[in-house]
Amino acid sequence: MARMGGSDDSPPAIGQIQVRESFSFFNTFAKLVPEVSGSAVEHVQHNHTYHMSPEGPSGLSRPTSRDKQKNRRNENERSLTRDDKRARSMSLPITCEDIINLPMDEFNERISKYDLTEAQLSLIRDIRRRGKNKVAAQNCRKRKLDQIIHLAEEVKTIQTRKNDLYKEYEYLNLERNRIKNKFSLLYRHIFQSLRDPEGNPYSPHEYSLQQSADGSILLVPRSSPGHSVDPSSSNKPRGKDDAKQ
DNA sequence: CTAGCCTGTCATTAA
DNA sequence: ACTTAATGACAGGCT
Repeated sequence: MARMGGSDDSPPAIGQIQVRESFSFFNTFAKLVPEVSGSAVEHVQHNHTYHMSPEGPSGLSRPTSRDKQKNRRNENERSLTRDDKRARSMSLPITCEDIINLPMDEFNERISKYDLTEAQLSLIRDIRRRGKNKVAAQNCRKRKLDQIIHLAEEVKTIQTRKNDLYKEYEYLNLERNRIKNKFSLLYRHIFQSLRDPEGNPYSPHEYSLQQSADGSILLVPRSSPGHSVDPSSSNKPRGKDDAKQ
């Protein structure tokens, strides 16, 4: 949808109410904030409802060198928001701050005290809406930043955890190989020192060493010849008649 | 001059 | 039904 954003001030529903502030009033603004004239033009182009600054035919002291003077919103004028100006131009009897911050009941109470025109009521409603939304937007953005920061920390934490786990994995891997190697040496040592009744060594192709439940070591004949000699490969114990050392 | 950030505003939606 | 908070989307101003 072609929505007018930014400086667009046209309230949605209520009919377009073009309000023109007095020239002198505008002039005051123009002196304090030369740029106002610029936004005035812009407002006109965008068909603003509360357009407040008549782009004075005179071109309103459009700063020749806007560069330096363009420090709009500085000085005392800085504190005046566009709605403050609109409120002035429409001679609203209530300050923008009150319009925005008073609780509904008090707000209605205040409003009912005056005989306001439809245009004024419309502006008041919009000022309240904009004022509250402005704060909401600020909170929303702050919240969003906080969430981003929080997520970034979470990413960092998880990354650290990942690194730690990897280090642990590497350590455990080394440890496993070390123990595996140690076991292999021990296995060979034991196996080589075994002798059958005739005093001959056992063939590692035909026998393997296994540990029983009670911790004792058994010499077990391999099921099929040509089977792996790897000590780590599991072999089911076959006979009880084997040498036991 | 362009890019990116900031802020205000509007439209919507949900509470 | 009305008000308001939250949020996406835009646009203008600034750096």
